[in-house]
Amino acid sequence: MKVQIPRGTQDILPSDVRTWQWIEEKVKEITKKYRYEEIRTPIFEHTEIFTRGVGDTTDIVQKEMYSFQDRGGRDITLRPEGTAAVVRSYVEKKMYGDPNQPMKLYYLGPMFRYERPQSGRFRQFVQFGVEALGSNDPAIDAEVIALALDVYKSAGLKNLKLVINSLGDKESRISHRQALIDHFKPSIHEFCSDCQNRLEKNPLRILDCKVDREHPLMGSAPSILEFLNEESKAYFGKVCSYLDDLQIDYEIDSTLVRGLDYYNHTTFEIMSSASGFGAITTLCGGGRYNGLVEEFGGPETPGIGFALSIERLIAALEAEGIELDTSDALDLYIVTLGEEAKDYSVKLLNAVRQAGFTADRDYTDRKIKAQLKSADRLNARFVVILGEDELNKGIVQVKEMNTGEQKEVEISSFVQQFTQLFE
RNA sequence: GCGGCUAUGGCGAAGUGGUUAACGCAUCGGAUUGUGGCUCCGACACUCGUGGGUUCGAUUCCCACUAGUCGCCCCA
Repeated sequence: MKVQIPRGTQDILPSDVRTWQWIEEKVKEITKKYRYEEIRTPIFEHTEIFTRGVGDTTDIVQKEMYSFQDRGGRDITLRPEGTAAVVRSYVEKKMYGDPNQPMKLYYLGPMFRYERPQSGRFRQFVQFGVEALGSNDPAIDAEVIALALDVYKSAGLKNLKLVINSLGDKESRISHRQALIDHFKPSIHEFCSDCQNRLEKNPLRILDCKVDREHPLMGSAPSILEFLNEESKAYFGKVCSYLDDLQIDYEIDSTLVRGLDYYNHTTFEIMSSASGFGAITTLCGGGRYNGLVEEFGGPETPGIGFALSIERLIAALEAEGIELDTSDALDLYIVTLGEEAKDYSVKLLNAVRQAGFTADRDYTDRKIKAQLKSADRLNARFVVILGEDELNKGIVQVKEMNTGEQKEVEISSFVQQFTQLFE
């Protein structure tokens, strides 16, 4: 038997789980303020949801999906992202009929992509994402972006960069794409092999190429922003001015494309600019996907959302040297000497816990000295010492760890007196 | 999917083709018969990711595999 975790996955042990829980709590708080409600969809979907939703020319669909046939011969895929499933649910459960529009939803859960792992990239990773369906108001674009930034700011991150772009509507996007192909095609043999592949697949990516950065055609390439029609341009302008109103700094990058086919109009990424953060600097990505609901057979419904990875958020915290306050207080540690005291401690421990305190004791037969050491290590605020002498006298020694002060307390009224120590 | 680097106790980390694999932290025990944080002493790897090869002999050299990591691709 191979006792080894599958490639690209990780165990999150208790000491790390505290950080995760802290972030999960924050996410709940923030979504509550912005009035986004949680939706939980399955971990797997019919494969078609992703091939149709994400787009069957994307890398995610072409080479990164965990797909299999179930025993009934159905084609199933472990979800590689969250938006397609949320939209599927929106259509299937006819949420467009709900009077509360836009439907503001969030999710938090594992996603799966078969990729070669490296730092910040896993085969199973957790995404927090938000989707607002049913509004074409540029203010909701700004709201979604502000919400994402709030998550990072609440954790104390400083070195953030927001990059936005507009892909315009479908027509703008297609004509821009053609213009890029026309621009590069005559000289494409002068470009690297990656770019040659990109030409037909995703010509916008060529602009991002690190190898051919200096090629003269780069600077003169048509920008998507020149292809936006008046309406798209006005929409994007409005999004930007709302961001200005919110005093959110951003950078417009007309080469920002996202790897999922469903995007149009606003797209954005939040990146970490912390030094020491690796090659993968994208913390969060999102954008507008008007048309996706229709793709799934629903009524014409605009949508916008983002997804961010908790793993990368934590990596960014580490890069900035930020420690979250995840201290887990221990109110009382009971030190026992002798069998009788040990037996009695079971009741005492229970009474203290029932009164609402966190309390623990030793279960490995350690000596008093070692028990005190444990209490110290566990950061116990108080220690109760209970031995034969105390039992005979009907008392208990209560020691406050950071002062070292110790006093006797009647065992019969212990919980009551202990409670007073916290007032 | 492609290329580079790495893999030694719970953690960090030295080291060597040959009968004892440094050290630090942590842990446990003792100095201190029932009192933590400091100090001192002691204990703690039949074994150096897995499998194979070279060799009289491999943790050390070679190959494969597995995993991690960095870069590319792509993305969260």
